[in-house]
Amino acid sequence: MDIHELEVLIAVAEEKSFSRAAKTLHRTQPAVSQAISRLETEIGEKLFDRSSKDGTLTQAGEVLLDYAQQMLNMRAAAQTAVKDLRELQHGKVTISANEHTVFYLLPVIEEFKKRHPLIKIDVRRGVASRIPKEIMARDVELGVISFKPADKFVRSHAVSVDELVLIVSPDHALAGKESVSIKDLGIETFIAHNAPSPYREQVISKFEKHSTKLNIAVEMPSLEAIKRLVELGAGVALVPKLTAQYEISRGQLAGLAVKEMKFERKLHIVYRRNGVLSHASKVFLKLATKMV
Amino acid sequence: MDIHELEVLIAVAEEKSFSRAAKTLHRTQPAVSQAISRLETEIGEKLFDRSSKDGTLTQAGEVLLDYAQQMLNMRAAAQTAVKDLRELQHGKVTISANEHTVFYLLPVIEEFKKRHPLIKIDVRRGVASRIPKEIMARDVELGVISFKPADKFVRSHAVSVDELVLIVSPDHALAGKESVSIKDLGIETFIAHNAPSPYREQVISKFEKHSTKLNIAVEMPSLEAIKRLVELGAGVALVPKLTAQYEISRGQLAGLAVKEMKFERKLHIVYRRNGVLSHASKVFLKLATKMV
DNA sequence: ATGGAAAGATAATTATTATTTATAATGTTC
DNA sequence: GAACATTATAAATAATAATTATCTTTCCAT
Repeated sequence: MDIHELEVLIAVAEEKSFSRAAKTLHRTQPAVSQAISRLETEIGEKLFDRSSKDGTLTQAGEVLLDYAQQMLNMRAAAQTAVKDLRELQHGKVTISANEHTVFYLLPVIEEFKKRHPLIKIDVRRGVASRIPKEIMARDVELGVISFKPADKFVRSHAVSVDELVLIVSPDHALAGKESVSIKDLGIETFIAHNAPSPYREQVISKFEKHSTKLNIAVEMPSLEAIKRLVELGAGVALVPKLTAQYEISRGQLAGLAVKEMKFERKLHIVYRRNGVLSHASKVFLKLATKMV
Repeated sequence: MDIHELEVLIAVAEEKSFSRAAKTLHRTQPAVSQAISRLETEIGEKLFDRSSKDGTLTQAGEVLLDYAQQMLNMRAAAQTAVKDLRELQHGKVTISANEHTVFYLLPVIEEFKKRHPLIKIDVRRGVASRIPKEIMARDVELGVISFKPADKFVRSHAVSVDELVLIVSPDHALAGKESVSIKDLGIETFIAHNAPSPYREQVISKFEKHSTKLNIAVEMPSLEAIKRLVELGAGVALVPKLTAQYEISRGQLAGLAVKEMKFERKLHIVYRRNGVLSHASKVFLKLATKMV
């Protein structure tokens, strides 16, 4: 029971004639006869009552015709479903990012959602060091990390620059200043993130270099909690600028550059080198690299 | 998008491997590769992520797989539907009969329904003279008439014998008798059916032959109404025995043979000589001829 | 009835399509 | 990076469906 045979069945039933059906199908009449008789031998029933020339279906023919039409409809539906996928009428983007890098994604997601509201975006929290592995294991399609991945099977694009910013409470003495020197920070109490981060070592060595005491009063695993503590005046913190931009713009926190701490880290959006990205992800990736 | 290609898609998705799928399909691995790539070029999307060996579907692959499974299910459903037809799990018998002959059908239908409760029986009222035409026009598959059809394309089987019976009210003087002579009927008032019937002429000529007055007081088009009038004592009537059997057996009417009126008419069940009878109708026909 | 036209069936041939065999390329794993 | 496994590709073969040609049947008209 081939789809094409079912098409012939439908054509004959519609045209009520083998030869007319042949014309509409751009086949010859024997081709139609043979297709029908193939169907008939397969299901073991006559489909048309040959005693009449008006293409009358048998009961079996009626039953099969019904299914044939449904199957053809389904095939058409399958084709439009795939087309919809291509045209981003549905689909999914899966991204892994960590607590820092996820902030970079926010404006990209916002813009993408505006353009393709029907695409689902699934951001999951990943540990930076493991994100390339997640990519390779196809757990996610895209990842955002703050280092260029070593894995040669992972391709990456630099998409944004991440720099450290000192955040202080708006009531703090430093609030309102543009920048500050490391030496001025000896008197401050710091709230630090205790996750393994490439920044951490660099910050510590910078303070040592400037013979300034780095007084870490609190260590926390949550960036969100750190920001709240700083807001309350419990201390100051050095955080990736992207993660505090929102609060700084709203005046909930004050942000200052630390003069001697100009190291920047590029954010990379990563994906499998040889993998097949979904249309949705491809478009997301393109948007991300364009929005740098 | 051929059904067989969709089967390959399903097999590969299930086995998560082209070569394993090839084994279960009893094909070689290149056959599977080619079938998939045929599908891919047709829909314009990759279906599997070849960068992995674990047969991961792309989003397009997932979407198409879903439809493929539905289509195969539908094909299986079509096959069982046709099988059901064959096994009388569903289907239809269409019969045309007139007011008289339909009574013959009752016990056949009763028995058929007992054996094949899922088959629909569609009895429609036809005018005897037109029933062969209905058969030829495929409006119905079977017909019951009280004459052998002239049309050589209509095949017929004698299935029952129809004889006239005189019905009288149970209170009537004749009630309780087995039979009566025509001469004794001159004093009776008759209620007659006014549809053109082969009996009518014969009855009239019989009465003439026996020099007995046939006093038709009422003519009606409804057998049912005639029976009710007779029941009420408004007169007597000559009706086909089959049509009054029920009332006679219940004692609502008394039935008598008229001695000189022994003409019988055979009932015939008819169908197209070269036509294709549905399974259901074939079985119905067989039962009808066996139950003679 | 009889002959002709039209529709469908059948047979043989041709064309198309799918499958196999053989081999190459690619990816995975240790 | 070598060995293994998996998939891709090419050419040949096999299988399948289409066409052409012909025949049979049915339907109409005379």
